[in-house]
Amino acid sequence: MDGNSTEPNTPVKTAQTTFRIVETLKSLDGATVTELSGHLAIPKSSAHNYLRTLEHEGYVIESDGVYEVGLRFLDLGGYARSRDRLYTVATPEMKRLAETTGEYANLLVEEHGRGVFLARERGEHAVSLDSYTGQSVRLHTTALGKTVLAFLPRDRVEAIIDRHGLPAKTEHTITDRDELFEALADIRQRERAYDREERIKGLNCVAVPILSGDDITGALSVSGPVSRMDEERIDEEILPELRRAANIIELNQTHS
Amino acid sequence: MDGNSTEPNTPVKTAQTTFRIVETLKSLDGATVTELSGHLAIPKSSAHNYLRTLEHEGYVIESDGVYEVGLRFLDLGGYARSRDRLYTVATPEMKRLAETTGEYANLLVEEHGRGVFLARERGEHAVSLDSYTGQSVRLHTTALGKTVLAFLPRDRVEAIIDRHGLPAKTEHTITDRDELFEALADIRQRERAYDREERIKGLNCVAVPILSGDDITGALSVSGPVSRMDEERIDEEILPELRRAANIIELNQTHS
DNA sequence: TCTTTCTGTTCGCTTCTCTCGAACTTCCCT
DNA sequence: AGGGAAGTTCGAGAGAAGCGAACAGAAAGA
Repeated sequence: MDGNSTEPNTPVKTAQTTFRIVETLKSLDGATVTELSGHLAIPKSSAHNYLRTLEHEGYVIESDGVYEVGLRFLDLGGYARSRDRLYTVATPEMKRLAETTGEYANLLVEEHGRGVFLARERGEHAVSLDSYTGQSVRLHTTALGKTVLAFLPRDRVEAIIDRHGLPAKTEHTITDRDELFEALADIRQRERAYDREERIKGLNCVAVPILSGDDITGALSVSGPVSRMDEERIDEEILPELRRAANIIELNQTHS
Repeated sequence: MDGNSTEPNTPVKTAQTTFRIVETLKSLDGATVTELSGHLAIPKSSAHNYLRTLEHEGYVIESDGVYEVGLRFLDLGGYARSRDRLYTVATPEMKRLAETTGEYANLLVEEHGRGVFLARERGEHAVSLDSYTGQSVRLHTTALGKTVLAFLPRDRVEAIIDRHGLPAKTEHTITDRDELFEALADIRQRERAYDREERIKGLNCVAVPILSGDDITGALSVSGPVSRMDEERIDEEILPELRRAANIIELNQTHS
Protein backbone atom coordinates (compact mmCIF):
# COMPACT_ATOMS: atom_id res chain seq x y z
CA MET A 1 0.00 0.00 0.00
CA ASP A 2 2.77 2.42 0.84
CA GLY A 3 4.50 1.95 -2.47
CA ASN A 4 7.68 0.89 -0.74
CA SER A 5 9.63 -2.05 -1.96
CA THR A 6 8.95 -5.28 -0.17
CA GLU A 7 11.88 -7.57 0.34
CA PRO A 8 11.78 -10.45 -2.08
CA ASN A 9 11.71 -13.62 0.03
CA THR A 10 13.87 -15.51 -2.42
CA PRO A 11 16.02 -12.90 -4.09
CA VAL A 12 17.91 -13.86 -7.20
CA LYS A 13 21.37 -13.52 -5.75
CA THR A 14 23.16 -13.80 -9.05
CA ALA A 15 21.21 -10.82 -10.36
CA GLN A 16 22.21 -8.87 -7.29
CA THR A 17 25.89 -9.61 -7.65
CA THR A 18 25.66 -8.81 -11.34
CA PHE A 19 24.59 -5.29 -10.52
CA ARG A 20 27.01 -5.06 -7.65
CA ILE A 21 29.74 -5.73 -10.15
CA VAL A 22 28.55 -3.05 -12.55
CA GLU A 23 28.21 -0.53 -9.74
CA THR A 24 31.70 -1.37 -8.59
CA LEU A 25 33.06 -0.82 -12.06
CA LYS A 26 31.39 2.55 -11.91
CA SER A 27 32.77 3.54 -8.54
CA LEU A 28 36.26 2.42 -9.51
CA ASP A 29 36.11 4.08 -12.92
CA GLY A 30 36.89 0.76 -14.53
CA ALA A 31 38.73 -2.23 -13.11
CA THR A 32 40.69 -5.30 -14.05
CA VAL A 33 39.65 -8.82 -13.14
CA THR A 34 41.87 -8.94 -10.08
CA GLU A 35 40.95 -5.47 -8.90
CA LEU A 36 37.29 -6.34 -9.02
CA SER A 37 37.92 -9.69 -7.41
CA GLY A 38 39.74 -7.93 -4.59
CA HIS A 39 37.12 -5.25 -4.06
CA LEU A 40 34.17 -7.61 -3.90
CA ALA A 41 35.99 -10.43 -2.16
CA ILE A 42 35.08 -12.97 -4.79
CA PRO A 43 37.43 -15.42 -6.50
CA LYS A 44 39.22 -14.20 -9.59
CA SER A 45 37.58 -16.88 -11.66
CA SER A 46 34.11 -15.73 -10.68
CA ALA A 47 34.93 -12.10 -11.42
CA HIS A 48 36.32 -13.21 -14.73
CA ASN A 49 33.19 -15.15 -15.52
CA TYR A 50 30.85 -12.28 -14.78
CA LEU A 51 32.89 -9.71 -16.63
CA ARG A 52 33.17 -11.87 -19.70
CA THR A 53 29.46 -12.52 -19.68
CA LEU A 54 28.62 -8.86 -19.24
CA GLU A 55 31.04 -7.94 -21.96
CA HIS A 56 29.53 -10.49 -24.31
CA GLU A 57 26.05 -9.19 -23.58
CA GLY A 58 27.26 -5.70 -24.40
CA TYR A 59 26.80 -4.04 -21.02
CA VAL A 60 30.45 -3.78 -20.20
CA ILE A 61 33.40 -2.71 -22.32
CA GLU A 62 36.83 -4.23 -22.15
CA SER A 63 40.03 -2.70 -23.39
CA ASP A 64 43.52 -3.79 -22.40
CA GLY A 65 42.19 -5.89 -19.58
CA VAL A 66 40.28 -3.01 -18.01
CA TYR A 67 36.53 -3.43 -17.86
CA GLU A 68 34.22 -0.41 -17.84
CA VAL A 69 30.54 0.38 -17.71
CA GLY A 70 29.22 0.36 -21.28
CA LEU A 71 26.99 2.80 -23.11
CA ARG A 72 24.39 0.08 -23.43
CA PHE A 73 22.99 1.30 -20.14
CA LEU A 74 22.35 4.64 -21.77
CA ASP A 75 19.93 2.92 -24.11
CA LEU A 76 17.90 1.55 -21.22
CA GLY A 77 18.17 4.76 -19.22
CA GLY A 78 17.39 7.00 -22.16
CA TYR A 79 14.39 4.86 -22.92
CA ALA A 80 13.13 5.09 -19.34
CA ARG A 81 13.55 8.83 -19.42
CA SER A 82 11.82 9.24 -22.76
CA ARG A 83 8.75 7.60 -21.27
CA ASP A 84 8.63 10.24 -18.57
CA ARG A 85 6.10 12.85 -19.54
CA LEU A 86 7.71 15.47 -17.33
CA TYR A 87 10.96 15.18 -19.25
CA THR A 88 9.37 15.85 -22.61
CA VAL A 89 7.35 18.76 -21.34
CA ALA A 90 10.10 20.37 -19.31
CA THR A 91 12.95 20.32 -21.81
CA PRO A 92 11.98 23.36 -23.90
CA GLU A 93 11.33 25.46 -20.81
CA MET A 94 14.63 24.43 -19.29
CA LYS A 95 16.40 25.50 -22.43
CA ARG A 96 14.82 28.92 -22.18
CA LEU A 97 15.70 29.09 -18.50
CA ALA A 98 19.33 28.27 -19.18
CA GLU A 99 19.45 30.91 -21.89
CA THR A 100 17.91 33.75 -19.92
CA THR A 101 19.92 33.09 -16.76
CA GLY A 102 23.11 31.88 -18.40
CA GLU A 103 23.42 29.25 -15.67
CA TYR A 104 22.58 25.57 -15.38
CA ALA A 105 18.92 24.58 -15.30
CA ASN A 106 18.24 21.26 -13.60
CA LEU A 107 15.32 18.88 -13.37
CA LEU A 108 15.07 16.23 -10.70
CA VAL A 109 12.54 13.50 -9.96
CA GLU A 110 12.27 11.04 -7.12
CA GLU A 111 12.64 7.34 -7.64
CA HIS A 112 13.05 4.71 -4.96
CA GLY A 113 13.71 7.39 -2.38
CA ARG A 114 16.58 8.96 -4.25
CA GLY A 115 16.80 11.90 -6.61
CA VAL A 116 17.53 11.44 -10.29
CA PHE A 117 18.71 14.30 -12.47
CA LEU A 118 16.35 13.87 -15.40
CA ALA A 119 17.83 16.70 -17.41
CA ARG A 120 20.30 19.52 -17.30
CA GLU A 121 20.55 22.45 -19.65
CA ARG A 122 23.70 24.45 -19.79
CA GLY A 123 23.68 28.23 -19.99
CA GLU A 124 26.50 30.09 -21.67
CA HIS A 125 28.19 31.13 -18.43
CA ALA A 126 27.72 27.80 -16.73
CA VAL A 127 30.91 26.17 -15.53
CA SER A 128 31.29 22.47 -16.04
CA LEU A 129 30.25 20.37 -13.11
CA ASP A 130 31.45 16.96 -12.17
CA SER A 131 27.89 15.74 -12.08
CA TYR A 132 26.12 14.23 -15.06
CA THR A 133 22.63 13.74 -16.40
CA GLY A 134 20.95 10.78 -14.79
CA GLN A 135 23.03 11.01 -11.66
CA SER A 136 21.35 9.66 -8.58
CA VAL A 137 21.71 11.73 -5.42
CA ARG A 138 20.46 11.73 -1.86
CA LEU A 139 17.35 13.87 -1.65
CA HIS A 140 18.31 15.78 1.49
CA THR A 141 21.57 17.06 0.03
CA THR A 142 20.16 19.31 -2.68
CA ALA A 143 17.65 22.11 -3.02
CA LEU A 144 15.93 20.02 -5.66
CA GLY A 145 15.69 17.01 -3.42
CA LYS A 146 14.47 18.95 -0.42
CA THR A 147 11.78 20.50 -2.57
CA VAL A 148 10.57 17.06 -3.51
CA LEU A 149 10.67 15.91 0.10
CA ALA A 150 8.75 18.99 1.21
CA PHE A 151 5.77 18.04 -0.90
CA LEU A 152 5.81 14.32 -0.21
CA PRO A 153 3.51 12.94 2.54
CA ARG A 154 5.19 12.87 5.93
CA ASP A 155 5.22 9.08 6.24
CA ARG A 156 6.97 8.66 2.93
CA VAL A 157 9.65 11.14 3.99
CA GLU A 158 10.07 9.20 7.23
CA ALA A 159 10.41 5.98 5.27
CA ILE A 160 12.99 7.50 2.98
CA ILE A 161 15.07 8.81 5.88
CA ASP A 162 14.88 5.43 7.56
CA ARG A 163 16.08 3.69 4.46
CA HIS A 164 18.78 6.08 3.29
CA GLY A 165 19.75 8.02 6.40
CA LEU A 166 21.02 11.60 6.42
CA PRO A 167 24.71 11.38 5.64
CA ALA A 168 26.62 14.64 5.22
CA LYS A 169 28.03 15.64 1.86
CA THR A 170 29.66 18.91 2.88
CA GLU A 171 29.75 20.66 6.25
CA HIS A 172 26.55 22.49 5.29
CA THR A 173 24.41 19.40 4.76
CA ILE A 174 21.44 19.04 7.09
CA THR A 175 22.05 15.88 9.07
CA ASP A 176 19.50 16.31 11.84
CA ARG A 177 16.04 14.86 11.40
CA ASP A 178 14.12 17.64 13.17
CA GLU A 179 16.14 20.32 11.50
CA LEU A 180 15.31 18.78 8.16
CA PHE A 181 11.59 18.72 8.86
CA GLU A 182 11.69 22.36 9.87
CA ALA A 183 13.42 23.21 6.64
CA LEU A 184 10.88 21.20 4.69
CA ALA A 185 7.99 23.04 6.33
CA ASP A 186 9.50 26.33 5.30
CA ILE A 187 10.06 25.11 1.76
CA ARG A 188 6.50 23.86 1.51
CA GLN A 189 5.10 27.15 2.67
CA ARG A 190 7.18 29.41 0.47
CA GLU A 191 7.43 27.00 -2.43
CA ARG A 192 11.15 27.33 -2.95
CA ALA A 193 14.36 25.85 -1.57
CA TYR A 194 17.89 27.16 -1.38
CA ASP A 195 21.07 25.20 -1.47
CA ARG A 196 24.08 27.07 -0.23
CA GLU A 197 27.03 24.84 -0.90
CA GLU A 198 25.31 21.91 0.75
CA ARG A 199 26.21 19.40 -1.87
CA ILE A 200 29.08 20.95 -3.78
CA LYS A 201 31.36 23.63 -2.41
CA GLY A 202 31.16 26.92 -4.25
CA LEU A 203 27.83 26.11 -5.82
CA ASN A 204 24.53 27.80 -5.00
CA CYS A 205 21.14 26.68 -6.14
CA VAL A 206 17.43 27.63 -6.00
CA ALA A 207 14.66 25.17 -6.65
CA VAL A 208 10.89 25.27 -7.04
CA PRO A 209 8.42 22.37 -7.07
CA ILE A 210 6.57 21.11 -10.09
CA LEU A 211 3.15 20.07 -8.94
CA SER A 212 0.29 18.19 -10.46
CA GLY A 213 -2.70 18.88 -8.24
CA ASP A 214 -1.46 18.11 -4.75
CA ASP A 215 1.22 15.70 -5.88
CA ILE A 216 4.78 16.66 -6.65
CA THR A 217 6.14 15.28 -9.89
CA GLY A 218 9.59 16.84 -9.74
CA ALA A 219 11.61 19.93 -9.00
CA LEU A 220 13.25 22.54 -11.18
CA SER A 221 16.33 24.53 -10.26
CA VAL A 222 18.96 26.97 -11.41
CA SER A 223 22.48 26.54 -10.09
CA GLY A 224 25.68 28.51 -10.43
CA PRO A 225 28.84 29.62 -8.68
CA VAL A 226 28.50 31.46 -5.38
CA SER A 227 30.11 34.52 -6.91
CA ARG A 228 27.29 35.07 -9.35
CA MET A 229 24.44 33.64 -7.32
CA ASP A 230 23.99 36.17 -4.52
CA GLU A 231 20.78 36.60 -2.54
CA GLU A 232 19.67 39.58 -4.51
CA ARG A 233 20.05 38.04 -7.92
CA ILE A 234 18.38 34.86 -6.77
CA ASP A 235 15.31 36.61 -5.39
CA GLU A 236 15.01 39.35 -7.97
CA GLU A 237 15.92 37.57 -11.17
CA ILE A 238 16.23 33.82 -10.85
CA LEU A 239 13.22 32.93 -8.74
CA PRO A 240 10.65 34.74 -10.91
CA GLU A 241 12.04 33.04 -13.99
CA LEU A 242 11.95 29.69 -12.25
CA ARG A 243 8.34 30.11 -11.19
CA ARG A 244 7.31 31.15 -14.65
CA ALA A 245 8.98 28.06 -16.15
CA ALA A 246 7.52 25.75 -13.50
CA ASN A 247 4.05 27.10 -14.15
CA ILE A 248 4.25 26.47 -17.86
CA ILE A 249 5.56 22.97 -17.26
CA GLU A 250 2.75 22.26 -14.81
CA LEU A 251 0.18 23.38 -17.34
CA ASN A 252 1.62 21.38 -20.22
CA GLN A 253 2.00 18.37 -18.01
CA THR A 254 -1.69 17.93 -17.39
CA HIS A 255 -2.87 19.38 -20.67
CA SER A 256 -2.96 17.06 -23.68
CA MET B 1 43.46 -9.36 -30.83
CA ASP B 2 40.62 -8.18 -33.01
CA GLY B 3 38.80 -6.50 -30.18
CA ASN B 4 35.78 -8.68 -30.72
CA SER B 5 34.05 -10.32 -27.81
CA THR B 6 35.08 -13.86 -27.18
CA GLU B 7 32.34 -16.17 -26.04
CA PRO B 8 32.61 -16.80 -22.34
CA ASN B 9 33.05 -20.54 -21.91
CA THR B 10 30.93 -20.62 -18.79
CA PRO B 11 28.49 -17.75 -19.16
CA VAL B 12 26.56 -16.67 -16.10
CA LYS B 13 23.13 -17.60 -17.35
CA THR B 14 21.29 -15.86 -14.56
CA ALA B 15 22.93 -12.59 -15.51
CA GLN B 16 21.87 -13.14 -19.08
CA THR B 17 18.25 -13.78 -18.21
CA THR B 18 18.31 -10.79 -15.90
CA PHE B 19 19.09 -8.52 -18.79
CA ARG B 20 16.74 -10.40 -21.07
CA ILE B 21 14.01 -9.54 -18.62
CA VAL B 22 14.89 -5.85 -18.52
CA GLU B 23 15.11 -5.71 -22.30
CA THR B 24 11.74 -7.38 -22.55
CA LEU B 25 10.22 -4.85 -20.18
CA LYS B 26 11.60 -2.22 -22.50
CA SER B 27 10.25 -3.75 -25.67
CA LEU B 28 6.84 -4.28 -24.10
CA ASP B 29 6.75 -0.82 -22.54
CA GLY B 30 6.20 -2.40 -19.16
CA ALA B 31 4.67 -5.74 -18.29
CA THR B 32 2.94 -7.67 -15.53
CA VAL B 33 4.31 -10.85 -14.02
CA THR B 34 2.20 -13.10 -16.21
CA GLU B 35 2.86 -11.11 -19.36
CA LEU B 36 6.58 -11.39 -18.84
CA SER B 37 6.30 -15.04 -17.92
CA GLY B 38 4.42 -15.65 -21.15
CA HIS B 39 6.79 -13.72 -23.35
CA LEU B 40 9.94 -15.36 -22.08
CA ALA B 41 8.44 -18.79 -21.53
CA ILE B 42 9.50 -18.97 -17.93
CA PRO B 43 7.33 -19.95 -14.96
CA LYS B 44 5.32 -17.21 -13.31
CA SER B 45 7.12 -17.79 -10.06
CA SER B 46 10.49 -17.22 -11.66
CA ALA B 47 9.35 -14.07 -13.40
CA HIS B 48 7.95 -12.90 -10.11
CA ASN B 49 11.21 -13.61 -8.36
CA TYR B 50 13.32 -11.70 -10.85
CA LEU B 51 11.02 -8.72 -10.99
CA ARG B 52 10.85 -8.42 -7.25
CA THR B 53 14.59 -8.63 -6.97
CA LEU B 54 15.14 -6.05 -9.67
CA GLU B 55 12.56 -3.79 -8.08
CA HIS B 56 14.23 -4.12 -4.71
CA GLU B 57 17.60 -3.30 -6.22
CA GLY B 58 16.06 -0.21 -7.77
CA TYR B 59 16.47 -1.06 -11.43
CA VAL B 60 12.84 -1.69 -12.11
CA ILE B 61 9.75 0.24 -11.07
CA GLU B 62 6.46 -1.33 -10.13
CA SER B 63 3.10 0.38 -10.03
CA ASP B 64 -0.24 -1.40 -10.01
CA GLY B 65 1.32 -4.70 -10.87
CA VAL B 66 3.04 -3.34 -13.97
CA TYR B 67 6.82 -3.43 -13.94
CA GLU B 68 8.85 -0.95 -15.96
CA VAL B 69 12.46 -0.11 -16.67
CA GLY B 70 13.67 2.26 -13.97
CA LEU B 71 15.64 5.48 -14.19
CA ARG B 72 18.44 3.84 -12.28
CA PHE B 73 19.85 2.79 -15.63
CA LEU B 74 20.15 6.44 -16.53
CA ASP B 75 22.62 6.82 -13.70
CA LEU B 76 24.84 4.10 -15.11
CA GLY B 77 24.35 5.25 -18.68
CA GLY B 78 24.87 8.90 -17.89
CA TYR B 79 28.00 8.00 -16.02
CA ALA B 80 29.35 6.00 -18.95
CA ARG B 81 28.61 8.88 -21.26
CA SER B 82 30.19 11.47 -19.02
CA ARG B 83 33.44 9.55 -19.22
CA ASP B 84 33.41 9.84 -22.98
CA ARG B 85 35.66 12.67 -23.98
CA LEU B 86 33.92 13.12 -27.31
CA TYR B 87 30.65 13.85 -25.55
CA THR B 88 32.07 16.65 -23.44
CA VAL B 89 33.86 18.25 -26.34
CA ALA B 90 31.05 17.93 -28.86
CA THR B 91 28.13 19.26 -26.81
CA PRO B 92 28.77 23.01 -27.18
CA GLU B 93 29.33 22.69 -30.92
CA MET B 94 26.19 20.62 -31.33
CA LYS B 95 24.24 23.30 -29.55
CA ARG B 96 25.51 25.89 -31.97
CA LEU B 97 24.74 23.60 -34.89
CA ALA B 98 21.17 23.09 -33.72
CA GLU B 99 20.72 26.81 -33.32
CA THR B 100 22.07 27.87 -36.69
CA THR B 101 20.24 25.15 -38.65
CA GLY B 102 17.11 25.00 -36.51
CA GLU B 103 17.14 21.21 -36.91
CA TYR B 104 18.31 18.30 -34.81
CA ALA B 105 22.05 17.81 -34.35
CA ASN B 106 23.06 14.24 -33.57
CA LEU B 107 26.18 12.55 -32.30
CA LEU B 108 26.76 8.83 -32.66
CA VAL B 109 29.54 6.50 -31.57
CA GLU B 110 30.12 2.83 -32.16
CA GLU B 111 30.04 0.30 -29.39
CA HIS B 112 29.95 -3.46 -29.77
CA GLY B 113 29.16 -3.11 -33.45
CA ARG B 114 26.10 -0.98 -32.91
CA GLY B 115 25.56 2.76 -32.99
CA VAL B 116 24.74 4.70 -29.83
CA PHE B 117 23.25 8.18 -29.96
CA LEU B 118 25.54 9.93 -27.50
CA ALA B 119 23.73 13.24 -27.72
CA ARG B 120 21.05 15.09 -29.55
CA GLU B 121 20.47 18.81 -29.61
CA ARG B 122 17.17 20.17 -30.67
CA GLY B 123 16.84 23.20 -32.94
CA GLU B 124 13.81 25.43 -32.75
CA HIS B 125 12.13 24.00 -35.85
CA ALA B 126 12.96 20.43 -35.03
CA VAL B 127 9.97 18.14 -34.83
CA SER B 128 9.90 15.59 -32.03
CA LEU B 129 11.20 12.20 -32.99
CA ASP B 130 10.34 8.88 -31.50
CA SER B 131 13.99 8.22 -30.89
CA TYR B 132 15.79 9.14 -27.71
CA THR B 133 19.28 9.93 -26.46
CA GLY B 134 21.22 6.78 -25.85
CA GLN B 135 19.25 4.77 -28.34
CA SER B 136 21.13 1.92 -29.89
CA VAL B 137 20.70 1.43 -33.64
CA ARG B 138 22.09 -0.75 -36.40
CA LEU B 139 24.99 1.03 -38.03
CA HIS B 140 23.99 0.39 -41.64
CA THR B 141 20.58 2.01 -41.24
CA THR B 142 21.70 5.59 -40.65
CA ALA B 143 23.93 8.18 -42.26
CA LEU B 144 25.73 8.42 -38.94
CA GLY B 145 26.31 4.71 -38.73
CA LYS B 146 27.46 4.38 -42.31
CA THR B 147 29.92 7.18 -41.74
CA VAL B 148 31.40 5.26 -38.85
CA LEU B 149 31.53 2.07 -40.88
CA ALA B 150 33.20 3.88 -43.76
CA PHE B 151 36.18 4.77 -41.61
CA LEU B 152 36.50 1.50 -39.78
CA PRO B 153 39.00 -1.11 -41.06
CA ARG B 154 37.45 -3.49 -43.57
CA ASP B 155 37.77 -6.58 -41.40
CA ARG B 156 35.96 -4.93 -38.53
CA VAL B 157 33.12 -3.98 -40.84
CA GLU B 158 32.96 -7.56 -42.08
CA ALA B 159 32.85 -8.80 -38.51
CA ILE B 160 30.06 -6.40 -37.64
CA ILE B 161 27.98 -7.45 -40.64
CA ASP B 162 28.54 -11.08 -39.78
CA ARG B 163 27.39 -10.54 -36.24
CA HIS B 164 24.46 -8.22 -36.80
CA GLY B 165 23.44 -8.81 -40.41
CA LEU B 166 21.85 -6.19 -42.67
CA PRO B 167 18.16 -6.19 -41.82
CA ALA B 168 15.96 -3.61 -43.53
CA LYS B 169 14.34 -0.83 -41.55
CA THR B 170 12.46 0.87 -44.38
CA GLU B 171 12.35 0.05 -48.09
CA HIS B 172 15.33 2.34 -48.61
CA THR B 173 17.72 0.52 -46.29
CA ILE B 174 20.79 -0.99 -47.93
CA THR B 175 20.54 -4.73 -47.40
CA ASP B 176 23.14 -5.94 -49.87
CA ARG B 177 26.69 -6.44 -48.72
CA ASP B 178 28.42 -5.30 -51.89
CA GLU B 179 26.10 -2.36 -52.30
CA LEU B 180 26.95 -1.32 -48.76
CA PHE B 181 30.68 -1.48 -49.37
CA GLU B 182 30.29 0.64 -52.48
CA ALA B 183 28.38 3.20 -50.50
CA LEU B 184 31.02 3.14 -47.78
CA ALA B 185 33.79 3.75 -50.31
CA ASP B 186 31.95 6.80 -51.57
CA ILE B 187 31.39 8.08 -48.05
CA ARG B 188 35.03 7.61 -47.17
CA GLN B 189 36.17 9.49 -50.22
CA ARG B 190 33.81 12.44 -49.92
CA GLU B 191 33.69 12.44 -46.14
CA ARG B 192 29.94 12.70 -45.84
CA ALA B 193 26.92 10.39 -45.86
CA TYR B 194 23.31 10.96 -46.74
CA ASP B 195 20.32 9.23 -45.30
CA ARG B 196 17.19 9.61 -47.38
CA GLU B 197 14.44 8.06 -45.33
CA GLU B 198 16.48 4.94 -44.77
CA ARG B 199 15.71 4.60 -41.12
CA ILE B 200 12.65 6.75 -40.57
CA LYS B 201 10.19 7.72 -43.28
CA GLY B 202 10.02 11.43 -43.96
CA LEU B 203 13.36 12.11 -42.33
CA ASN B 204 16.51 13.18 -44.14
CA CYS B 205 19.96 13.35 -42.65
CA VAL B 206 23.55 14.32 -43.50
CA ALA B 207 26.51 13.09 -41.51
CA VAL B 208 30.24 13.74 -41.38
CA PRO B 209 32.95 11.78 -39.59
CA ILE B 210 34.81 12.92 -36.51
CA LEU B 211 38.33 11.67 -36.83
CA SER B 212 41.30 11.46 -34.55
CA GLY B 213 44.28 10.86 -36.76
CA ASP B 214 43.25 7.92 -38.92
CA ASP B 215 40.75 6.56 -36.44
CA ILE B 216 37.10 7.48 -36.35
CA THR B 217 35.75 8.38 -32.94
CA GLY B 218 32.19 9.14 -33.97
CA ALA B 219 29.93 10.88 -36.44
CA LEU B 220 27.99 14.12 -36.39
CA SER B 221 24.80 14.78 -38.28
CA VAL B 222 21.92 17.14 -38.87
CA SER B 223 18.49 15.67 -39.50
CA GLY B 224 15.13 17.10 -40.39
CA PRO B 225 11.93 16.53 -42.35
CA VAL B 226 12.24 15.86 -46.07
CA SER B 227 10.31 19.04 -46.81
CA ARG B 228 13.00 21.26 -45.37
CA MET B 229 16.02 19.12 -46.11
CA ASP B 230 16.32 19.31 -49.90
CA GLU B 231 19.56 18.64 -51.77
CA GLU B 232 20.34 22.27 -52.21
CA ARG B 233 19.98 23.26 -48.59
CA ILE B 234 21.95 20.24 -47.50
CA ASP B 235 24.91 20.95 -49.76
CA GLU B 236 24.90 24.74 -49.55
CA GLU B 237 24.03 25.34 -45.93
CA ILE B 238 24.06 22.24 -43.77
CA LEU B 239 27.21 20.48 -44.93
CA PRO B 240 29.53 23.48 -44.48
CA GLU B 241 28.18 24.03 -40.99
CA LEU B 242 28.63 20.36 -40.18
CA ARG B 243 32.21 20.33 -41.38
CA ARG B 244 33.03 23.42 -39.41
CA ALA B 245 31.60 21.89 -36.23
CA ALA B 246 33.33 18.55 -36.84
CA ASN B 247 36.65 20.31 -37.30
CA ILE B 248 36.38 22.18 -34.05
CA ILE B 249 35.41 19.00 -32.23
CA GLU B 250 38.34 17.14 -33.74
CA LEU B 251 40.72 19.84 -32.60
CA ASN B 252 39.39 20.05 -29.08
CA GLN B 253 39.34 16.29 -28.83
CA THR B 254 43.07 15.87 -29.16
CA HIS B 255 44.04 19.18 -27.61
CA SER B 256 44.24 19.32 -23.83
C1' DT C 1 -24.07 -12.89 -1.88
C1' DC C 2 -21.85 -16.57 -3.75
C1' DT C 3 -19.22 -18.25 -7.83
C1' DT C 4 -15.87 -18.03 -11.15
C1' DT C 5 -11.66 -16.66 -12.90
C1' DC C 6 -8.36 -14.00 -13.36
C1' DT C 7 -4.14 -12.18 -11.12
C1' DG C 8 0.05 -12.35 -7.83
C1' DT C 9 2.29 -14.92 -4.29
C1' DT C 10 4.28 -18.76 -1.37
C1' DC C 11 6.42 -23.23 -0.75
C1' DG C 12 9.42 -27.20 -1.29
C1' DC C 13 11.76 -30.47 -4.18
C1' DT C 14 14.70 -31.32 -7.92
C1' DT C 15 18.14 -30.12 -10.86
C1' DC C 16 21.08 -27.26 -12.82
C1' DT C 17 24.70 -23.81 -12.34
C1' DC C 18 27.27 -20.88 -9.93
C1' DT C 19 31.11 -20.93 -6.76
C1' DC C 20 35.79 -21.57 -5.64
C1' DG C 21 40.56 -23.06 -5.34
C1' DA C 22 44.09 -25.04 -7.79
C1' DA C 23 46.56 -25.56 -11.88
C1' DC C 24 47.91 -23.74 -16.31
C1' DT C 25 49.26 -20.13 -19.50
C1' DT C 26 50.92 -15.73 -20.98
C1' DC C 27 53.30 -11.78 -20.55
C1' DC C 28 56.32 -8.57 -18.58
C1' DC C 29 60.05 -7.22 -15.90
C1' DT C 30 64.55 -8.13 -14.13
C1' DA D 1 66.47 -17.50 -18.34
C1' DG D 2 63.74 -16.98 -14.28
C1' DG D 3 60.35 -14.91 -11.17
C1' DG D 4 56.06 -12.67 -10.50
C1' DA D 5 51.61 -11.18 -11.61
C1' DA D 6 48.09 -11.04 -14.60
C1' DG D 7 44.34 -13.61 -17.03
C1' DT D 8 42.30 -18.02 -18.06
C1' DT D 9 40.72 -22.97 -17.79
C1' DC D 10 38.98 -26.89 -15.21
C1' DG D 11 36.32 -29.98 -12.27
C1' DA D 12 34.03 -31.11 -8.13
C1' DG D 13 30.87 -29.80 -4.60
C1' DA D 14 27.48 -26.70 -2.53
C1' DG D 15 24.05 -23.93 -3.16
C1' DA D 16 20.83 -21.44 -5.74
C1' DA D 17 17.63 -21.01 -9.49
C1' DG D 18 13.92 -23.39 -11.80
C1' DC D 19 9.61 -25.31 -11.62
C1' DG D 20 4.81 -26.82 -10.75
C1' DA D 21 1.34 -27.02 -7.54
C1' DA D 22 -1.19 -24.94 -4.13
C1' DC D 23 -2.82 -20.65 -1.83
C1' DA D 24 -4.58 -15.96 -1.48
C1' DG D 25 -6.93 -11.98 -3.08
C1' DA D 26 -9.25 -9.12 -6.19
C1' DA D 27 -12.37 -8.31 -9.78
C1' DA D 28 -16.25 -9.72 -12.69
C1' DG D 29 -20.51 -11.94 -13.28
C1' DA D 30 -24.63 -14.49 -12.03
